[in-house]
Amino acid sequence: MAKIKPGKHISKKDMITLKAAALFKTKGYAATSMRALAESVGVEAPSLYNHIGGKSELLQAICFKVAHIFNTYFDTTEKTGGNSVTKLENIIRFHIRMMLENFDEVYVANHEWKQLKEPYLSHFLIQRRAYEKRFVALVETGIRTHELKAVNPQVAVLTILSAVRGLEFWQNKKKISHQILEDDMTNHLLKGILN
Amino acid sequence: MAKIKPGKHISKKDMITLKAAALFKTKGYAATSMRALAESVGVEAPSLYNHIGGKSELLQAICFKVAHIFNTYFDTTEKTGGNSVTKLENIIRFHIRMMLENFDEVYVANHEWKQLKEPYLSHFLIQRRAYEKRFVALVETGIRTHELKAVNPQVAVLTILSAVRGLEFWQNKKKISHQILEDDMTNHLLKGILN
DNA sequence: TATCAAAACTAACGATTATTAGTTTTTATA
DNA sequence: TATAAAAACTAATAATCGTTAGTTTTGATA
Repeated sequence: MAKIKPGKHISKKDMITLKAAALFKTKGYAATSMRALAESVGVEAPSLYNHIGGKSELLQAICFKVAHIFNTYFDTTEKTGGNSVTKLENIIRFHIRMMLENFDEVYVANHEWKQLKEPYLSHFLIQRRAYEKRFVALVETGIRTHELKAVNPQVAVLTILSAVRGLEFWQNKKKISHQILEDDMTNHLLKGILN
Repeated sequence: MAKIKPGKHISKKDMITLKAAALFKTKGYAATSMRALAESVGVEAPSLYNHIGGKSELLQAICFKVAHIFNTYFDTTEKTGGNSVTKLENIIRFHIRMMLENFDEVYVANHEWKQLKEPYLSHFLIQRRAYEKRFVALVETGIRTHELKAVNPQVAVLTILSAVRGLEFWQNKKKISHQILEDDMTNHLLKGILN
């Protein structure tokens, strides 16, 4: 049987991880067997172990990669000048685009993190709580400067994060463009708390 | 070992189903073993089969029970008089309360339905799509009567349903009351599309 | 107390799981 | 073309899975 063919700028390990993300999304982590993953890669199951450490390592790689991407974007946004609402809008739009463009991995990070083993599970939860805290702080600043209504900032952040996460259910039957989707949802979520 | 003790108004089957919902929520359906479920019930695994048909039957019961509850509430709301915004608000509030008060079962229905076997998987998806259509129709009516902005109704419904679904991530560290949570989120989601 | 069904138990089934060991094939380099 | 490493393979491991069979215990009724 043929070897795994790495693409131009993607290692075999990364290719396996991408295939794993697609399967984890569709079937769930626990319900995805290494044999099924191997088949989707085009190889026998034991051959995977020439490239990866194990099943759980795949989930870890996916979850922490996604977490890192969101944290990095938040970093750069906070460094820019501009008011809170602009920053908030940028981050909301980034979340929406990530959901639309990196569906598999973001979905897995959002849904299958529970299957992480310790100590990775704890690390992941700490990272996520820290991210939400930054988000809440941004809303609190917006409220203090009277850009935003005096809502409960935690509820607002929960509403926003949940709404964008729900893009996993988007089925584009009516061929609505990504741009309209992004604009409409961003406006809905921002206008709901704008002063 | 002791028998399963049914409570006053709950059969053993229902008790097992409730315990299953709690485990499916925490561990996921595929990662929950019948032995683990049996332990949480206080019984050996084979004893469960005196009361239930099998593991998959438990998931089916949970998913379709939740679907039925939401459909029933939508029915009664539609029968009431009143404008679209009032109906919409009622349904949003009902979703929020269901998430807060029937967490386990609603969570499982939202997340583990993928593990349903055919033909139940298809039935569930048909039901869910039908529910979303009713929701979209309600928003469309609100737009036609100029109660709501001329947003894309599908995007608005996705935003609303996703936001309430995200209450699964709610951790009440700061002891915010359910009422404030319900009010704030409802206002956030309604004001964002109100005319 | 005797009876009988309900519901628990133990033991075991075949299937599937992730993973390891050991071997062969492929591929790149010299 | 010879060599060595990379990566595939086959075979098999122990563990765990949902579930069934057969038996014993429990609990209510007579």
